[in-house]
Amino acid sequence: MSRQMVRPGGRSARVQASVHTAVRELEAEVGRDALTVPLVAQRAGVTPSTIYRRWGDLTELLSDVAVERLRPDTAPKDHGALAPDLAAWAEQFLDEMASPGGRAYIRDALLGDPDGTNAGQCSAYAADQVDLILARAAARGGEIPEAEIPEVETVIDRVVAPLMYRILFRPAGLDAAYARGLVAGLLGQGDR
Amino acid sequence: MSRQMVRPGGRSARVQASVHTAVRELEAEVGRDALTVPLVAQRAGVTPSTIYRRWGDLTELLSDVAVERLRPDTAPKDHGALAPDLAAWAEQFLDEMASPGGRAYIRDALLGDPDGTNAGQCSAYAADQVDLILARAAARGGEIPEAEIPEVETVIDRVVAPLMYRILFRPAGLDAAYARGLVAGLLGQGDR
DNA sequence: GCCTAGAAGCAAGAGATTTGCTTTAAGGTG
DNA sequence: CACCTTAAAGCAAATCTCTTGCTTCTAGGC
Repeated sequence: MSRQMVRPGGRSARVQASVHTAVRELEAEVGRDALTVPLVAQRAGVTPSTIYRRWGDLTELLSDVAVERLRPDTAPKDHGALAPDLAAWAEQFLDEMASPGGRAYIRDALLGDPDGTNAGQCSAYAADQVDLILARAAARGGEIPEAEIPEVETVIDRVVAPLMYRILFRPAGLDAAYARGLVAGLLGQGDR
Repeated sequence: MSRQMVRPGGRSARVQASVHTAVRELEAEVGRDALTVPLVAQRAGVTPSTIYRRWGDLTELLSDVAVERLRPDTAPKDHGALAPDLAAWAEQFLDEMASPGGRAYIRDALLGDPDGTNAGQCSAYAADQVDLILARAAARGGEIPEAEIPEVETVIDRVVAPLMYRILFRPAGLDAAYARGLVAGLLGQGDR
């Protein structure tokens, strides 16, 4: 989210909203690399010093905006069982994150983030989605022995982390089959 | 390594070396945040435009230097068996990478790296170290059924990726026990 | 309806970045 | 070995970004 609590509805909130909007519009229009603080300020109808004072610099502003864009906007689809739920979610996660745009957002989020707040937020989004899927599986009852539903942390280690690691460090050769394989590996062997 | 092939021994090579050295010295002396291109240039005895032309901007230069610092300087220690070898390596990896300095280098490496070359290099370093450990295990022969020695890719997914993911996205609560647990989870269950 | 404090605006100064042109030197050629 | 070619470095001017002190505005509290 944004770096500071803002009185909602006040002038601060309006400025923040218009700056975020300006970033998104300009990102689309002139490309990420051409963004500068003065440019964003002009589009947002704000003086540059306002941005510098509130966000510090461009990378922190981008980090802020990136985290917003990485927030999932829908609950994971329900396929009626744990395995397909997880597999589908993993595939979609990979799809969104591994695109050039997705990678750029992840990097932005990580970058302008000295204290790790924004990165933590991204991770929390994923964890929430996974948690929802697992809770659904548990709620179905009969589906699976309760003991075989993995922990959230385990899903993060076995599915989310490998996906993210490869997206960031080795973008080559990532595909849906790999994502499905991770899920299969996790569910296929009675590991927790 | 560095962004372009340089005729070794030529003037380019000298400039590159002195710039890299200047970055490392100044990082230690004035702190990472106080680094600027002109400052580095002055220390390196070079004009700023040289740096701008060769590296583009400060983040790309830092990325370059960071990758060099992330290169392991020693082979993993030999403890006589696969499990302790991997566990010790994972612990050391975590130690180095999770330190404030280590995290900063990882982030620098990821940041100024539009095409992923530098990030790929980091990943390759880790893969090489793991590969060495696995090759050693295979060479020992009797130790373990050949079939139970995991693939490099599997070790990356199960050990390296979770460590890196948590270092980047959730630095809290990381410790040697967690690293050991990852290795134990991998080796403990006949997964590949 | 006034006060206060936290933000935003403004503008000047300092510093970073870009760029066209010149100079240097590494490596190849006759 | 002297000469040529070419990639890279130096230089300097112009531009743009960023910082900062001060002023002005406005939301929310009294």
